[in-house]
Amino acid sequence: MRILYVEDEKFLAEAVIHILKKAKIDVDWVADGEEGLELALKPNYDAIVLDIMLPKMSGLDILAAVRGRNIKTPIIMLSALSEVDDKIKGLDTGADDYLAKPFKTAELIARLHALSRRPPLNNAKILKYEGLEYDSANRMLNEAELTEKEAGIFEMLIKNPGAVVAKEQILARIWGNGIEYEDNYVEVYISYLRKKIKNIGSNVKIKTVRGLGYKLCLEN
Amino acid sequence: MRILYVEDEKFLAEAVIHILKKAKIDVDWVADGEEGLELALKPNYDAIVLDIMLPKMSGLDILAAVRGRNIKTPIIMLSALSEVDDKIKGLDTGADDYLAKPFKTAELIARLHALSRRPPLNNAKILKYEGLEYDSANRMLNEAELTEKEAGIFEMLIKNPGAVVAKEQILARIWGNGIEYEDNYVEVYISYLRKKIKNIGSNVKIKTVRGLGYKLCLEN
DNA sequence: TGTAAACTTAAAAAATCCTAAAAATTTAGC
DNA sequence: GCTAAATTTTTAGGATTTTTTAAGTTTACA
Repeated sequence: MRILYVEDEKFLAEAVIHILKKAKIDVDWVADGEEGLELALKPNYDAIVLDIMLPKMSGLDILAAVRGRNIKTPIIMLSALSEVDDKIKGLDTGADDYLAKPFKTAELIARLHALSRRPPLNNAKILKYEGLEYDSANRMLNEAELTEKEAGIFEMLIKNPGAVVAKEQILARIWGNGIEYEDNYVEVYISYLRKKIKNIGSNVKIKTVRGLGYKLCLEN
Repeated sequence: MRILYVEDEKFLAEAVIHILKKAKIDVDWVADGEEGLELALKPNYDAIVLDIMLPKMSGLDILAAVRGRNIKTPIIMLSALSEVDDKIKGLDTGADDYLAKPFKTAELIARLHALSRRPPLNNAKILKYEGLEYDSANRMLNEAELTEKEAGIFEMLIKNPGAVVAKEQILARIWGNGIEYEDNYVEVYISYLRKKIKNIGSNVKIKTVRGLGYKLCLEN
């Protein structure tokens, strides 16, 4: 699970991130509202945690902007205990949950898990495309086992069958924002995936769209 | 036996937990409804004891949510003597038993035992998988005797034959929430189980899915 | 045809897992 | 209660798998 965390209190943020990491939750952290909005608009996260008081742009504004664009990523709002009105405002504007500061990290983790489990409720779903069957719970693609990274990338592809998934998006989603990453990471894993798909004997191909990304399609 | 106890009266909760512990019943205690629901949805308990009056979310709501998801863990409702209507509502919604406050802890223990002996959780059942026969009542796997921890883990595996059981789930279920535990506990016991399965001469294997967990499958 | 982008691969590094064995704790029998 | 046995927890080093790095090769397209 990967989340975006917009929080300007550095000390708090670092502590929270440390604990979330232990709970196997990857966190991209930014400290101001504008940057937060920019990242929030990308479809790279399983959930977004927004502090309300932020420099440049408030958490409520981000929330409104995100929901305004019809993006449905689950959002949890954070705010100081007293800001009760904000809570109501936030839930009105489409926040999925609300946590008063100071909060227990365990509670945040619990709610993140709750949110991420909500829509599918069971990740035992099997995604299919032209004879390929991907079981995400077992990370099995037909008879082939996928590693964590392979699985993450393949899931992005098969969830948008036939559509191009941008290389940038894969990088952001699987490796996260902020640090310096190489396009080559993705290329390496696409190469691994192609090998495995070939071994299965499928006639599905991962097609490269130069300068953009990749998509699943049939051989021809 | 491990139960979940959702109760907001701290003093009462501590007293009850103390006595249940003596009766060899492990208790995970949470004080509010939302957290209670979160834990109740996990398949980690032999029974759930729900107070009705709770912060954030009532015991009845939890009950409804749990039953709504077709989870059949036995549930005992607790409530003040006067709330007779609640009793009816609770049993309607699928509670297995009802206890009026104040109750005698001995009575709670008796009812927990009664519930845990019931057909659905009747542990006289023998679970089978590809030549392996696991008798949970006697903790016997074919001719091998399993220790308590070994048995707990093996039961999780054989109840989901062929599907991955997350290491985290195993930790939560066998070692409980909250306490500090190590991934290595699970690894050690998986190692013990593998040895015993091998000694039986079975062709069943415990396969590890790196970064996720373990599953039963056939050798190949 | 020249060049940038993409591909492939090997091997180094890191993460994860396994196992034996010692230490601590619990249980059972006397 | 005391001792012995069984079980669980710790520890630690080694094995395996996955990820990252890096470099040489191929491909697509102006």
